[in-house]
Amino acid sequence: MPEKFLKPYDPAGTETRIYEAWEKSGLFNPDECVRQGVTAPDAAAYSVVLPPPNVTGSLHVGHAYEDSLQDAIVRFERMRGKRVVWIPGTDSAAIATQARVEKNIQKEEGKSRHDMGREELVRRVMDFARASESTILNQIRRMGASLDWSRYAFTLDEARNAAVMEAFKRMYEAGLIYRGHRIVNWDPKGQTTISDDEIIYEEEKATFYYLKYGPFTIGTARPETKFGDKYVVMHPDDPRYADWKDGQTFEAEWINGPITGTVVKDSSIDMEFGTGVMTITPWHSSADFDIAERHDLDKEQIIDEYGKLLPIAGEYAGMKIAEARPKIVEKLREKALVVKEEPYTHNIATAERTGGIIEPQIKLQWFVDVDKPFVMQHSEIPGIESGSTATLKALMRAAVESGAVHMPQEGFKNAYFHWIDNLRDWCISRQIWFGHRIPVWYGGEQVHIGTEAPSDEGWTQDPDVLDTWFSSALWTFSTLGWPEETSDLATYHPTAFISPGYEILNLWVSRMILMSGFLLGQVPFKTVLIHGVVRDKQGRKFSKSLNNGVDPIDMAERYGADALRMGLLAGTAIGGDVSFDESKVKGYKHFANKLWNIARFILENTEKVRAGSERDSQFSARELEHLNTLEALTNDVTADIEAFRVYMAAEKLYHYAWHELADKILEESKPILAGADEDARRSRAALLLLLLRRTITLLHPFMPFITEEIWSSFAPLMRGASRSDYDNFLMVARWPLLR
RNA sequence: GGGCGAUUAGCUCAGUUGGUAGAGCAUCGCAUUUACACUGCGAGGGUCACAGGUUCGAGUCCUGUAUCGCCCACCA
Repeated sequence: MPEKFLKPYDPAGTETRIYEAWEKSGLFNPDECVRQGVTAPDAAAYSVVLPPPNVTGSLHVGHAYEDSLQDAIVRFERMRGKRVVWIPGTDSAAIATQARVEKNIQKEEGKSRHDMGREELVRRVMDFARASESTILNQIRRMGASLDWSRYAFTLDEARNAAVMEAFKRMYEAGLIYRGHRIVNWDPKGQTTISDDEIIYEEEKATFYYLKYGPFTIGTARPETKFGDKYVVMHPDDPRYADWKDGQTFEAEWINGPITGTVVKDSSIDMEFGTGVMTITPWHSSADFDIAERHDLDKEQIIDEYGKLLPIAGEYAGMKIAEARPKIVEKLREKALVVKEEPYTHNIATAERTGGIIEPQIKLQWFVDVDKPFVMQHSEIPGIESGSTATLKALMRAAVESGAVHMPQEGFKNAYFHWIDNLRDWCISRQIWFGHRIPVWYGGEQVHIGTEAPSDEGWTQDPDVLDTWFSSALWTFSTLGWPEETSDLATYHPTAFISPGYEILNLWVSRMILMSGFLLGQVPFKTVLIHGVVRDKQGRKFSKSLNNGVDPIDMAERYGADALRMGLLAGTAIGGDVSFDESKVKGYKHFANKLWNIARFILENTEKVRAGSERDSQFSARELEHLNTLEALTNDVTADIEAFRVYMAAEKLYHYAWHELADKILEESKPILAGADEDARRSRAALLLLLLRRTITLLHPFMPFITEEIWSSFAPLMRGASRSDYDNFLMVARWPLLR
């Protein structure tokens, strides 16, 4: 009996030691598994990529949950003899990371990015990213994640950059990437464009003004944008304005003097809202922009990139919006142009990363065209033939509709289709400095695509970088060596499943399907297993501002990573939100200790009694019953994990180990083991060794550390009871085959 | 405005195809010097949000209502 078994189980000390041993063995790497004869050379491949966490600090228990879930499935498949690779990585998260560092620098040194310059800022952001990366990787290791570190990738490393450049080039050459003037979400605070998905709407109480505009009364919440308004729009079917014809002009006294207005009839106008008439500001509103495009109207900029009014505002030029608005309203009142004012609550768009209030602007940006037809050279996606014409939207739809990408959760599937149906062109340029620089060079009127400038003089590179999701979208294959035709790519793509939170279904999952479909003609993964958000006991998200964060390392140190994993996984249906409950983790710490003592009891008693071998033991009827129960459990647990019901498998195992094996079988065994009947003693000892071995084998995907520790401590005894593979880690032992 | 999900024990949550309600923590009682007090045995506690319907039988399926949450769109 090893001496450590005489004391309670010590998770903190055990876990780090075991992880080091695993890592040193090289067995997280499937190539090494084959080389060491652990995995058959022709075993089926099973690959998973870790959703790369942002290098913006450290991980929280939400990541711990995601990692535990994937690790349980990955370990299960590895034990089933598959050639398993789980690829780790981190995401540069362009805007998020740069914003974080800029904020720190501003606070500590009082400098802006412009004081510092591009090169210096990028260096500082990269330093921060490297520090975060190191913290994060330690956290992931501490959770026991069996990732193949030899394949580690960072979205901004050399190989991934090569993949991004190649992807950009191929899409550009297919005509799917274009540069154009479009209305974009401009963040005056971050001085960059952001995508629709990076906007957060916040409720604002404002005033809604009814203004006299020539013969009409218009409604607006933003009088400060109205200087250039010379079009008045109404619904073509609105009887109140039936006398007015499209294109008809009229004179009106306006903020800074008389102007000529033009009537525009457009059916996008809501007759019920306000007076049913509005003026439009195409430069600063996407809805207005669309109307202007439809009727080929003039567009004029009113507000600059810093949120200040331009000379068109006359006496208000140079003022910030907030400052100008009351003054303008005052003037309108003086000119008796304000008909009515009423309180009004609406949502204003703010930038997720910087909190800046979005001011739509027309800008020259790069876009991915999601509706343009192109020829699919090669396609393995059902519903899209090789050589046929498709669009990116059609590709995204077909991948899921055909079931090639399986989304078992119907609700998320509907959300995905809904998103595709409403999708507009994807703006991929960002006016920041940290990230993949757009590989486009301008020489006068000429454009060159490539990472290097052409050899002759006079070329300048586009200053923008790509949306961070552009590089993340390549993740399932950029990590496998694409665009090189590596054996990894041939062996491991498409991957088996992806496990993201639902908040990035659109941002990430759909764009992976887009990129993989276009560039490889494949789906990126066969199953999407969407999980919920981990919340605190009050149901709140974990956030820095609430200061309710829980550090997974802290939990692991206090209760053990095994306990934390079980606390997060067991009894938590996948897809729903997870409420983090520390007392649950504590409960599973007790369970770990229980397992420890089950092992101790069995080993202690089988040391004294020479156990019969499994083969020649004459098990009693009662013992055969126990074996059957265990067999049924094995079937159940296997089926559960195969169907991704990880939470159920975990609960069943917990219940079996504690309330069946310990409470019933061990108690029942005590008199037998102390009895006079030697045959009975021997067969019982053999039974208990078998039950213990099977139980810790089944539990290994969930509680890898303690099961490995029991396994290795008692390898000689275990081996005495049965055949084969105790020389190696439990991690690579065989999952019991079904009968 | 559109969509999705939730509502089960004091708290946090499970309950796979419809077959007499479960776990962790908390509460109460009893037991216990050797596997384990990070214990054992046992108890209390739920008209499964509400109202209808289908069925021999509904926490589970259908319809409606209420409350909460999330996602999408965004109306000047």
